[in-house]
Amino acid sequence: MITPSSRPLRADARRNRDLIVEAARAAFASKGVDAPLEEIAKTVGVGQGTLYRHFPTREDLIAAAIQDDVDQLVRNSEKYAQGRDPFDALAAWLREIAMFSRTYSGLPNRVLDASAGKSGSFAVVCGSLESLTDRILVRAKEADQIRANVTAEDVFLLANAIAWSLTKTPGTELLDKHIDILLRGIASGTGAAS
Amino acid sequence: MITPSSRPLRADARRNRDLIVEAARAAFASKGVDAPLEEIAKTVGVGQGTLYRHFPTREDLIAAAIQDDVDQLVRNSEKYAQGRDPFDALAAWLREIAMFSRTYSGLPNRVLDASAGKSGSFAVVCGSLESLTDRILVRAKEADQIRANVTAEDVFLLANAIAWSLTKTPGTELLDKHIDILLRGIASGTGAAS
DNA sequence: GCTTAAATGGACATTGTGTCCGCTTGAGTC
DNA sequence: GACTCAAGCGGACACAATGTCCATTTAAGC
Repeated sequence: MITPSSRPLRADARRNRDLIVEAARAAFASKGVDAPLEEIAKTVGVGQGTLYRHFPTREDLIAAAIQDDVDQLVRNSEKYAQGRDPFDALAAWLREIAMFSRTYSGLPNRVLDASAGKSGSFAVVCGSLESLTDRILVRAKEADQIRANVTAEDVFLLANAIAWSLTKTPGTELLDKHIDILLRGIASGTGAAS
Repeated sequence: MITPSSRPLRADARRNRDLIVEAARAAFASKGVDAPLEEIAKTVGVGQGTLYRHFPTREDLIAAAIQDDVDQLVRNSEKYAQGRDPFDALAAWLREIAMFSRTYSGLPNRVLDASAGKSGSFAVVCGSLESLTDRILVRAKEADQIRANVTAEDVFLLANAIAWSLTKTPGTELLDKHIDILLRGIASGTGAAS
């Protein structure tokens, strides 16, 4: 949605759109991504029709609201995709996407849905995150630090699942612990697990 | 809810209650545990008031609907709590609760909520499952097969999280794979994971 | 200033939740 | 078998949220 394919928005429309995104981010942060859209529209002072015109589905709005966070994530991924120890890089990356997904209550659900049924602007975002995960994972696999049958889909799903189960758990202790369990689980090691 | 503390239900009430539970199980199985209650009432041919009288909250109804499954699970847990290799028993048990939680779409959510805010008939069920998990886990820990800092809460959360992320994924391949990753992750082994 | 397509906003139809209360009925009593 | 009355019933209702529709308003280009 950076450059809408057709004509540029009219000035008032542009302004309203930005206000809606800003209000949505605030609402999603405090009440989760299932916060009532009606309220967001009211906060901005526009009608529901306006909101729906700009964002036909809730996922479209979520995608717009988390844009900045995702951009930051993408930027950070660069440093994980090069230099450092590939395993450590993967560890840091998985922790980061889990932390991200846990930021907004209800977000892991959306990520899962988007990963499953690929379509819509939100699914695109998730797809790109999964691709980045693959890039980082592949390096660790090439260094024989990760078992061969582990895929990016696996680790992405699992990191997101961990984020989901800890959405309402404050602090990072449990999250770190569970990510650590995940990492041990995928690391190439001697022990067979059954 | 096996023996309601007060007076026994009147015959018609008893009948209606059973019909509601049966209809709920069917509805939950096909549409997930967030299926509209109104429809369930209609299916049975009772008013909504009747449904809400018997089951004040949705969780109460879910608890009643999955009763049989849980009983089966509890029965099975016996064989995991004795004999066999403790690690294998834990493996089988975790797989089983994950399979269970995945049975009804939306159930992992409820399990998580119940585990967090302990109260209500559904939370009791979840609490007992977590206790059983602890029993089985402890044996494996005593045999030094599981790392010391891993708790029943950890494995329960993680197994449920895995179930959640695969609710809409048919087949058992991925579930088995992810449970396997979990097991490797908690197994006492040589490698440090970061 | 005039025209017109773009944009607006809020009323509405729809779906689901949970409560309330006047009516009905099963079960114990004589 | 009729009588009583608390237990039980059901559906109307109040409320919350979603997403659509369209008569009205307004920015932008001529």
